[in-house]
Amino acid sequence: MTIVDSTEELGRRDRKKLETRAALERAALTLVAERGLAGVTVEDIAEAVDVSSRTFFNYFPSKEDALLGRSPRAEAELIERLARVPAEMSALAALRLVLLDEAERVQERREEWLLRLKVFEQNPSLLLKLFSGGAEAERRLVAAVAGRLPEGPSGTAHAELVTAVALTAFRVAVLRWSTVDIPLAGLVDEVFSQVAEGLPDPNPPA
Amino acid sequence: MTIVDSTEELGRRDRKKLETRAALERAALTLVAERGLAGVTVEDIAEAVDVSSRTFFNYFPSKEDALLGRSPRAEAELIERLARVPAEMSALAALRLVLLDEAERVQERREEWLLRLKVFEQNPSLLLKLFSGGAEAERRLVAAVAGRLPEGPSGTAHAELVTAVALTAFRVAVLRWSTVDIPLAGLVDEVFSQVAEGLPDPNPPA
DNA sequence: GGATGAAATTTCAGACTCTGCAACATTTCA
DNA sequence: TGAAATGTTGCAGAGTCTGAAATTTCATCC
Repeated sequence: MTIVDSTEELGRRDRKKLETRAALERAALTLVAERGLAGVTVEDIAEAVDVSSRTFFNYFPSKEDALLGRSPRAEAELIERLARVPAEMSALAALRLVLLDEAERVQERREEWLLRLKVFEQNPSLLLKLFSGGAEAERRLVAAVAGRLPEGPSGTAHAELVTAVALTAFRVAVLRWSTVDIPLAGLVDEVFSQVAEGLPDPNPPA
Repeated sequence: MTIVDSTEELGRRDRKKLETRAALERAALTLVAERGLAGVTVEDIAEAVDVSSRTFFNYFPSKEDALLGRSPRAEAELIERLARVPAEMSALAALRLVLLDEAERVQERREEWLLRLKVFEQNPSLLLKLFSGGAEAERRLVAAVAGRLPEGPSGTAHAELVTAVALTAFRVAVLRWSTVDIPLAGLVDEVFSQVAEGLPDPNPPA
């Protein structure tokens, strides 16, 4: 019906699963946007999709997780894309490219993401979970970045720092994007430029 | 009895409160270190301190919060210290100073923090909550940083980025510190140097 | 087409988290 | 010393999340 592109090879079974998952996410997001996090129970969400609340928990470990919009694949794809970046590039430059790419994907779902960010704004506890993407995901990304660097402890240490800073910069860009109608890619590019220059203070308009 | 220094002006009532709070934190930390987050109930923690579990919730909104080691004052102090940094310094340099200071405080409580970090390692969900310190705290810090910069949207934007990156760098340093026995201040200084230089890849040992 | 096995869903019971409220105990202070 | 504040407790109750068993749905092979 809509976007999805890799649905074709799946049987009815898996298609329904994806559909249910998506429906739960959508319901969770809209309901929470309307009534607030505390104003919506898992029961409500399940009800809206017409499944049992137990089923909800088969898809998401918690109410919050249904709101995060972190698909199981997203992370793996990020790492794949990183692997395709030429090895000559610095770690920071490589992450910049990959996250610019990511920015475009987010931009394509602008409405959905704005709704999500609005929900986050009202429930800051969620914000934390989102971008750090779970220590897990970040750790795997760090490993991938470390693979691009000379081996040894200093390489790992650098990978940890660069990755963490890059993700943070991305997060800052997304938050800014949610308040102004500028293409996300541009904002991401901008924050990365700042970081690459060592974050100097802006010059006072002379 | 122990450390605290500003306890003297308080009445018995408030002293007891602080004591209870500290005892709850201590109990939570040691119990969770022993049995894992899921293996400890609020009931257990309250029991260990000999108060009702209802009382536990009078002090902390959730089990997790008792583990974070974020005192109500810590944040305010951070901001105060920031205000005392000469205005000529760049935002990044100012944050560097303040966080170096913070590093020493953390170093003083090394044992406590190592225990805490061990708990975090085993329960990554906590990690997220900790350093970002809640969107709330970060927001206030951003405001304080913005106060150092020329007014206007670009100043705010810069403050958001610098603050987020600085906190992230600090976090990375703390995590590294938890795995090696090097003074935290040194590690913090190092990550800030990297950031100030734009995070270049380390040179391969020629 | 219908039987068979695998996987998803549901139902049910139960442990745990967290909140509001009213009674109770203690500290503070006039 | 007695009244006002403030902290603690027990209780009731809503909500989250998990495990296990029963049931339904789907893919497949004959």
